[in-house]
Amino acid sequence: MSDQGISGEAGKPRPSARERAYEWICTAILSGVFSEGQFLDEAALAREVNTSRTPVREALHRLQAERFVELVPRRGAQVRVVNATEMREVYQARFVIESDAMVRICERRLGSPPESGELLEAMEAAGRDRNWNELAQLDQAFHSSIVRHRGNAVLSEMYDAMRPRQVRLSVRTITEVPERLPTIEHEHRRLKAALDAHDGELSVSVLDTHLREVPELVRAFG
Amino acid sequence: MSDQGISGEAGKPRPSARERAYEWICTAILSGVFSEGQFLDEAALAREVNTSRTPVREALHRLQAERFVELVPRRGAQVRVVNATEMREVYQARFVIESDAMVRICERRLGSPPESGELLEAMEAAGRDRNWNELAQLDQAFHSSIVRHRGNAVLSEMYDAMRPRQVRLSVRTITEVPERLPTIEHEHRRLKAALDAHDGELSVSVLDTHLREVPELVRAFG
DNA sequence: TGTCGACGACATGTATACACGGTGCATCCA
DNA sequence: TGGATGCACCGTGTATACATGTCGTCGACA
Repeated sequence: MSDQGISGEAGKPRPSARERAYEWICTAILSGVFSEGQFLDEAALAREVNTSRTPVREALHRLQAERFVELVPRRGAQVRVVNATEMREVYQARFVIESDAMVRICERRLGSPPESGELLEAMEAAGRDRNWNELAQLDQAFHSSIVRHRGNAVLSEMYDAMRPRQVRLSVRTITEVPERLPTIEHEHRRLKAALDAHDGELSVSVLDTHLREVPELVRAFG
Repeated sequence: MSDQGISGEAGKPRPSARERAYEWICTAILSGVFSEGQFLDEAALAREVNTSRTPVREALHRLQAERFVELVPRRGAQVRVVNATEMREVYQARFVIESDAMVRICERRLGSPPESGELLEAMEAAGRDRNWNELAQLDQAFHSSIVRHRGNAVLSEMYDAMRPRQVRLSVRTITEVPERLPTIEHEHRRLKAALDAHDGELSVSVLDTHLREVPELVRAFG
């Protein structure tokens, strides 16, 4: 998840214990193994990943930075509960960053990101298979690719930092309201088309519609 | 720095070792005790803060999340070098978030943040005392208060995450070009005035001027 | 004289032991 | 019977020992 932060790519000689712990916990939270608000037991996690508490603790700190968990002093790591207010704020923040990206992309006539086409196809495939988890990840990847296409690493990083919160909600939303899927796919195609047409205003207005829906659903379902 | 992340306020029973380590390293980096690119010795830091390596390591991980340092595998924590490209990106990102905040504030006719007045006064005092470090912190606090006034915690958090990078550059800039100080103060007052006048367009245009200067200086001084 | 390779010092990554504080339950008192 | 209090268990916070990989140095060889 994210890009491990630093050390770039290069051949991965061997995943460190910390890395394994991070991946394991990350996946577990996203796939709902732990319920929201639950406290995680460091020792139990260490056994699960087959390592000691130290790497687990370090992984938990990283997960805190990415807002997966909350570290309560003397109590431990609590799976973060994302309430409706925060989700609205996340969607506002997404709109701020993503609309700016689209405007700049259109100003510079860059067109849609090169990978956007295959991402859309992959999403449609995932939708047909009703693989909601995969779908949510791809949705995030699609939007993230747009922000990255703008060419500002700082903004991209910020945008991607919201990923955990978004993916968790996306899965819930699409699971509860799968009939919205065609609409979502249509909007994605419109977004891509607007970028290819270098039409900043249009793309922002489509994005506005697109991002407005989810918070409304959140409100509807609590 | 930042807000310790989680546990909110409440009486602080005693700063943990990790917290002390974090504060110490943070201050050291901002005040230039360590040079950019330098590797930090965990054991030495532990001796300095009078604790063991474990809390120091955890502090370093947090500092990595906040982009103070870069954790190179098997090499340790390296004080991050912020290059010109990244600084330009930071200022673009600031503009994106801060201009949105100003527009929303004006739309809702909220006026300038209540604390902005005294922050400006404090900045002028710090400027008279030629206390550049303090000045840079206050400058950051002023802009941060505007973003916070918009009322979106996610955006505020993102904005504040850029703090280390900004403060380091601000100190350098104002130290090298102190004659720009009156201009900066004047622009701050204009920003506050524009917000109080609920004039979104004006505030954004002033902000644009204000944020455009620093990257130019960066380019000039390398 | 320059380059390659082995060795040693040292710093990080990991494991584990101990200290401290919190939580929950049982017990006691009103 | 309800609530306060003390104690025991348990989990995190910290310290420290050990394992492992990296860098620099020194010497041998071409």
